[in-house]
Amino acid sequence: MSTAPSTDNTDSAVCCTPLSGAPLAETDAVALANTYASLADPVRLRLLSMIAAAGEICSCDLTEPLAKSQPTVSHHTKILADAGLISGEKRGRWVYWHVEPSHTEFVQQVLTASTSPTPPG
Amino acid sequence: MSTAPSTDNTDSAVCCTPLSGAPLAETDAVALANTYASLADPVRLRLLSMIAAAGEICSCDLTEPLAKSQPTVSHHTKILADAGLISGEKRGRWVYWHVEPSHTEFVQQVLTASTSPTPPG
DNA sequence: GCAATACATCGACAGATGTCAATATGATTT
DNA sequence: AAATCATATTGACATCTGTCGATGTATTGC
Repeated sequence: MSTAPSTDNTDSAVCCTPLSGAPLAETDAVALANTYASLADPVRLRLLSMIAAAGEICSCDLTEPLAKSQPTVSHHTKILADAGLISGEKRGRWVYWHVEPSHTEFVQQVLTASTSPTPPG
Repeated sequence: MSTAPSTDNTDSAVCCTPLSGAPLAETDAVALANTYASLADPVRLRLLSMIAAAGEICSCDLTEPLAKSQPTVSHHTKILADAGLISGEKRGRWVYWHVEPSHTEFVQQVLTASTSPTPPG
């Protein structure tokens, strides 16, 4: 701890209840971090946006616009799928990807999030 | 490319305009990825939640609950600050952190995002 | 069955990342 | 000024991550 003058403590009346009560448990933090880690790569974000924009898209149509090798694209789709954000459906020899329905709203928020109006510095 | 049967193409009438029109430009993707990278660590998420919950908190009150060394905490606060999510105010020898006002809503969404209703598998 | 195609997995490698001990910087107190 | 304290920075280290070539696994078409 220290002798730092605490802004307030939990003894007297609570005037301003903080926006989020609990400080995020260890386990939840790990799970959340994993989700955000899946979004922490430019290629995956573009990949995700292409899937979201197309509604459904084949892996074979991803490699060229992303300018990445087939194994690399496969690697990224797997990470997004493991995070539960997308899902792949195999038809014939092709795999078609779509945004996981339960996460469409989340994905939209992710892709449309404005990038830092307060630039570092 | 390939001979994969395309779901649809951009020639005739567009029936279902995709939710997000453009497939995220390279530059934007890099910027966004950087933001999400700052959230891709359990320690930083817990740190951020503590700041959000307290409204304002001193670095000295972060090391113990996070069970990390002082340099490590400093490292993480810097990353969040560089991402524009938090801001530090130095008072005396202490630094007090708060969520950047322009990002409070974003941070709330980040911290309250439900972790994957569709588990990997 | 055999060749061709689409995707996944493996192995390897460079670069990024999280962590801490040691040290530097800056502010307060005596 | 000297000692003390809070924080930032540096250097080192192990681990994780993105990438691709090579190879494996299904599926289609001949």
